Amino acid sequence: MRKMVEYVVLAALVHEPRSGYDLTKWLTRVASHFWPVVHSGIYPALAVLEAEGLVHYEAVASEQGPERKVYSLTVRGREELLAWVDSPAPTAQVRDEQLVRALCYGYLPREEALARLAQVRQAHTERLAHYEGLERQIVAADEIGAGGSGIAGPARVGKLLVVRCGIISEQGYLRWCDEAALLIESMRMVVEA
Amino acid sequence: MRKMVEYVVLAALVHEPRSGYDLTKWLTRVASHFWPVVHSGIYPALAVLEAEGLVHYEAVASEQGPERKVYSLTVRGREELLAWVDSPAPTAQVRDEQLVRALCYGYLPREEALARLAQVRQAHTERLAHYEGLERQIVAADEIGAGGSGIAGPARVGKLLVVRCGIISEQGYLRWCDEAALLIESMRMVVEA
DNA sequence: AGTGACATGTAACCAGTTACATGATTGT
DNA sequence: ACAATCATGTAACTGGTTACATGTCACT
Repeated sequence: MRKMVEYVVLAALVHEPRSGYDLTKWLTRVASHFWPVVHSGIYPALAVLEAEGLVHYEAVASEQGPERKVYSLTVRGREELLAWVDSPAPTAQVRDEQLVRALCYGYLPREEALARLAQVRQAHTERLAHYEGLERQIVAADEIGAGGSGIAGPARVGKLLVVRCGIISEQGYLRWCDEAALLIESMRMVVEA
Repeated sequence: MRKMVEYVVLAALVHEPRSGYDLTKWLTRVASHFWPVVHSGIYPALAVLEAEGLVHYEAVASEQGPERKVYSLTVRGREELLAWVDSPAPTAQVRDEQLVRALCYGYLPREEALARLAQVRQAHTERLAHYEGLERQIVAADEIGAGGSGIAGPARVGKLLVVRCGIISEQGYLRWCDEAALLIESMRMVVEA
């Protein structure tokens, strides 16, 4: 049974060939909101996939720093990836410490809860801006590459889908923050100092 | 450094005393969308918290099955929980295999991608219904307990906050599914059989 | 006698993270 | 000299999951 990080690597490589370093950076930028990766997980995954003939690499001299191993999918790699893509996915798993805390906001002094919420809102505003920036990049790249046809090419579809999901969920989180602030303001005080 | 599951248990117990069995069931119903738990993680957590004096239990005979250990927070447990609640939380982590797949939807035949998406949409519709059911329960409980004042008591605030977050995020996911279907329909065909 | 809900636990495993390790090149 | 970016890896850890383990009571 293949590890998820291996599929993530395959999914990144179907878009374009990349080195482990590039893969890490790209995935951190565009995929961290649905699958976090760190470089120390990427390199072993690439080694496994290479040993099994799903990817292969070309050593390319770097302008700066050590030699780069630029990986791309083999035919078998692409086949195995797409077979997996067209299979049912288990329910997404979320670990949101903030919501565990939110479960107890009723037991916190009102201003403390509101202050925490304001911080959370700020963080999500920044993340939303990040995804909106990515979206603009994708749209801009389309206008150059496809003459602004508006018709989606295979690589563009995937990138757009995940960035749109990021945007929608951040917008939702912001809506929640506003709603939560209203609810907390209406809260009976538990402790009056 | 305390494990997250321990805080989750404390957060559940601040609302009302429960046994490990009840804790597992309640957390599965109301918290699985932001922190998944299984019973085999709950019992060791309770043992640690009990050994450190943050919770204590009363053995209560069950109507059916073995004796129940009904846990509640100690004063120290409540203090430590609330101090943690009022501390900054790291960014939420999401692991959504579906979105890894979505990243490759452009490389799938159009109907396959649409069919997968329809399944995903169905699953999220069901989850939305689940949270809406929970929300109704909370509102109904309030009308009995607080005379429908609309003013939020401490226990109600937390429950409402997290259920609202679940509802908003499921609504967002549904919106994404619809948007994604439109995008895929506009997609250039990669493979024509 | 068998299934299913109630009820509590332990042990083995593993995927992903953190920390460690190395080294080139460019800019200050 | 020192910091930063580029670039690739290994080793240890660990939190959470899966599987194992046991036993009662009620219903069919």
